[in-house]
Amino acid sequence: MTPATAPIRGIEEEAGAATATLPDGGVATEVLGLLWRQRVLSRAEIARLTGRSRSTISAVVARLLPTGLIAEVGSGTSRGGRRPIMIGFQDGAGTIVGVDIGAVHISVGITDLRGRVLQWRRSAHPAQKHPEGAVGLATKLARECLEAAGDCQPAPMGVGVAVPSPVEPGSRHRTLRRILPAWEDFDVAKEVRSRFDVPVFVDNDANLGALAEHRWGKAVGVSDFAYLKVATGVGAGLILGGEIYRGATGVAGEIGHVAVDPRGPLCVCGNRGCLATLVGTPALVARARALAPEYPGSALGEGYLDLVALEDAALAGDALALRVVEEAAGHLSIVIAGVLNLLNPGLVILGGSLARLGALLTDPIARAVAGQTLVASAAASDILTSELGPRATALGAATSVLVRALADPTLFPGVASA
Amino acid sequence: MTPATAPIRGIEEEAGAATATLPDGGVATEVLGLLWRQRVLSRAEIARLTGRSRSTISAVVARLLPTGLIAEVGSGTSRGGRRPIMIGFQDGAGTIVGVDIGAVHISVGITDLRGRVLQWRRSAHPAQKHPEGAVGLATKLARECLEAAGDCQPAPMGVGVAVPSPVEPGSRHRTLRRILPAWEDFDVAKEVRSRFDVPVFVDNDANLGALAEHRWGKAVGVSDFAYLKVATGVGAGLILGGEIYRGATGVAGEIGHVAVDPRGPLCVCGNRGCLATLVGTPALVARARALAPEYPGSALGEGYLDLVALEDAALAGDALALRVVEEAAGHLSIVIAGVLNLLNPGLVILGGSLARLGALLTDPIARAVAGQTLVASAAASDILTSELGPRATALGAATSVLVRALADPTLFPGVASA
DNA sequence: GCACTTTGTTCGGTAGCCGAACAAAGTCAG
DNA sequence: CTGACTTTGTTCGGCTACCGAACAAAGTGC
Repeated sequence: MTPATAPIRGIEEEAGAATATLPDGGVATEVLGLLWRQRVLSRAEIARLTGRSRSTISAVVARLLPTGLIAEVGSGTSRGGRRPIMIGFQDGAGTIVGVDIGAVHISVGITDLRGRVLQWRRSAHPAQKHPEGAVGLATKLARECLEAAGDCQPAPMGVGVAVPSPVEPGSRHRTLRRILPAWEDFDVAKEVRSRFDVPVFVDNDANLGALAEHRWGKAVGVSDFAYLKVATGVGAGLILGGEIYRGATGVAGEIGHVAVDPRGPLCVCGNRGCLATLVGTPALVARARALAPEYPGSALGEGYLDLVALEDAALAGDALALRVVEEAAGHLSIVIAGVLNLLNPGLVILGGSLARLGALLTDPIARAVAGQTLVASAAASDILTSELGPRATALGAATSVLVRALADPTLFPGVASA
Repeated sequence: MTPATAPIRGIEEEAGAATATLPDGGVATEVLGLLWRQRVLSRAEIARLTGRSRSTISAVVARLLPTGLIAEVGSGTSRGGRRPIMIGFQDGAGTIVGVDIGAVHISVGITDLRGRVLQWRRSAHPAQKHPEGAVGLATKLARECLEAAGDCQPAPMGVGVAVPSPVEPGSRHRTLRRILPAWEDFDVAKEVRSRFDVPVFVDNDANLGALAEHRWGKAVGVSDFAYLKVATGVGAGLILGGEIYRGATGVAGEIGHVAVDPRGPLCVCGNRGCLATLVGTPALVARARALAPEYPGSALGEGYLDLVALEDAALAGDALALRVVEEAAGHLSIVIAGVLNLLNPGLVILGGSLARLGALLTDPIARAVAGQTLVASAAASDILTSELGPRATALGAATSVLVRALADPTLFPGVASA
């Protein structure tokens, strides 16, 4: 997203905590995941769906029940015999903190295990320059959220953090050069971990936006798709084969500096006509200002002009705003066409600010893309805008903790590690 | 590769054959894979490398020995105690047939389990128009190979087929529209299966070229890379996370119709300036012809001009040939820059005809790409030419069978399925 | 009211894997 | 050359996960 040139390293702060395995080999994880997806099932149904015997499932459920993650929730309807005892996943059995450290703001949310946002705080902050302050502010917002959520909620089981920069897997050192010098050698995960005594996971914001779409948005059930986030920077999160794809060094999806227009403006990265310099939020606002003289009738001509005003104007049919949006759609379509041709995703989702525009944005993109792609790859892909709104990234950060916890339930407090 | 608009479906012809599992759960597969990679190991070494106990490994090895895939091959050097009995993977325990159905030729090779090409036949054939003839010719060539290999070689355990078209996983129907109408509703896998009574796997040629590089070429040990094949068409094979990536509908990597030059020539796909129309073999030859008048001193001006002549001339320093190559490099660099920015692969390999040119091709590409990518993604990626030569695709086809057999050893004849 | 279903539990039995013990075969210091 | 120590490979008892059969509980439907 932000024009960093080297990835932050260290996706997961916590490793090797769970030496002992869960009660049952992988079956417990399988059952827990199945229950999470289906919400309520009887033991017999679980046995049928997993292909295991009822005796095995009974044993697994018996060992999972005391964790509080699942519970017996009454009896279901008979299928011609004894009524089943329904087992339900307990969405409220845990909470998660999701933090979104953006270029110009910080958002924090508390979610339950179903991705419901229980509390939410957002605050402006120039994170690019002040990393310590960013973590401090995030901590303050999180404490506010936790307090507001009250004692009826369980303590958070983990913290997910989204940062506007690549994150290199497998190492906890971070390196940011050139653009975000203040963040160099600043270990986000470690700092956050020192403030909350729970596992912390750090990842790129576009990756986490994609994850949020995958679990809660329009990409539910879609195992291969691309999420484009347009904000101060531009980045893509790729879900390939149901997993976040990071590339060889964690820089996959960093499309903000794809050269779209060789005669475009000079970018901080040194090249010309980068996507970020054409459709990033500052670029859109600047473009509207520059074109204003040509549109004397536009409401955007006078007064304070920011992205929200631009979006509002576009939605109201303002010609200047629509022109800016259409130009942006043209630039985006070049990159999206490349994504379709190369990756053949099942879906492309546009997130970030412009997502509010819906078809106003996607229609011109779809038209332009159709002329640049094979029928087969274009036909397989819808191009849609996100409906998760500004909370998408923080929600995705929380979701990254949930996903890991469901894959390794020993992360849950109360799940015996012996 | 070839300008198809819908994928062939049906990657694997054979499914569900092995209902019963191998002797030991997954350990046997793990041991077999490890032995294949390391070639020779003692039981104790296997135990250390897999983290299992020596007793378990002894049992697994005992059950694997009668298959002939592994054998005791003498004793190794002592590490201060009893000398270990070395177990070696038997490369000659099986053979595989690899078929490459190209747009203008058909190649067939027989390999052992180490990817050594034991026999090799190649024949010109306009496969685009005559699918039945193609399979018939491939069968004839394969029979020649098998006969030449002689009785000392075991019967083939499977056939891999490369086709110049997308292949859709999970379905055995195939659909090709517009460009290759003759291939529509022609089930390659079934046809081949009816001639050889062994499992048949069909896949896209670029995917299989990438697989060959991954196992035998410059991408050994690289889990994320892109392979670009330039031939009659242009296509990419992607290995992501160590696996062939096919996208949502099997069309991933079909970059032949990325619009590179909006003012370029009209393509059969309906768009302008597609990569295939600019750097495909026919395009290169045509471009050399068109430019010949500007280069009166060039040897390419007179006589028969084909790609081999063009390559030879470039290698000899001919100005016309170099001009054509540099133009092609420029076009390719646009697509490669996009791949680097989007996927952050650890490596990009150029295969197909132009690969012979080596640095003559990659140097200008690397220079052009450097100006279009983030430092971080470009720095992580080498751009190299393939050294596997014209046999790469057929070798990859055979390799696809090997990979599946190593993952599921019941595919090997002689491995008990009970 | 009775035959038949479905559910969930209990109870051997099996298979995979491990650790301990052991014999075989070696190294190395003196 | 000898004795102490290592390493290897096998054997054997035991643990754990899982399954299938049997069974009681709790239904449905004619």
